[in-house]
Amino acid sequence: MEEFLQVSGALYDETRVKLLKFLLIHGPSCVCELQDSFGMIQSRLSRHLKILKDAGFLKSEKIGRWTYYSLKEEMDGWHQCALEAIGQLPIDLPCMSKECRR
Amino acid sequence: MEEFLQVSGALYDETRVKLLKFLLIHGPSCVCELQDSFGMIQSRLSRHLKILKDAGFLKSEKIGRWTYYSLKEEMDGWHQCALEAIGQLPIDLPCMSKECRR
DNA sequence: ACTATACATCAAAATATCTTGATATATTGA
DNA sequence: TCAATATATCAAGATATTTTGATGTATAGT
Repeated sequence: MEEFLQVSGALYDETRVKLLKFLLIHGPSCVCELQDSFGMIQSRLSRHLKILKDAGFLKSEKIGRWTYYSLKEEMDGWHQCALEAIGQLPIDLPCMSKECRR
Repeated sequence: MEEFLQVSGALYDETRVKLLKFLLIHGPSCVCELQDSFGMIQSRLSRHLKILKDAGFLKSEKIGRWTYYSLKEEMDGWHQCALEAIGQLPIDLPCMSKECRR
């Protein structure tokens, strides 16, 4: 039950749904890319990414200074179903903003 | 998007998840049955049922003094998927409490 | 070693949601 | 018609969540 509620809670926020859709379309992205694309302050973004990760939707990989977030590849039916529903939502997403300079 | 969030929000509450599972198992029930079974005060229960109905999970039918709530029969994939996940949750439900006297 | 960048986390204020108790409406039976 | 039951809804207080700004840590380049 606890996990079910954690997943539902993660999905109950427009920002997080948009983040999932963005990652669904654009693939792995680092935090600063998302920050620029969504025009969101860093602490806010970081918090939402954590919630999505803790709920089992995302994984993260740290490469140098950057942390890349992406959709987990193995997910149970409930998670997959949610992503499918999100994939079909007609949302205006920000476009991918800039390359991370290195 | 708005509808997606409404559904997610409806699922983000332990009481409501339990109500859905109860109705999944026991079928149509009137508010006072649910009230007794869950030991919940009426206004609280009524509010949660409304949220589940507005989110597209339940329908209600008024028969005399009683209002019977039950799962809607036609639901889209996302709703169905949610119900399936809820069906598999290992929750302790209250048992059906009493017959409504008429 | 120093500075700038990328990111995480915390505390406080802003906002939303839930619970409770009170009140209102409709129906049924006396 | 009157009283009791079933249910809905509203307002206020109690809780939870989100946003923001500040601070901390790690990495990379100079």
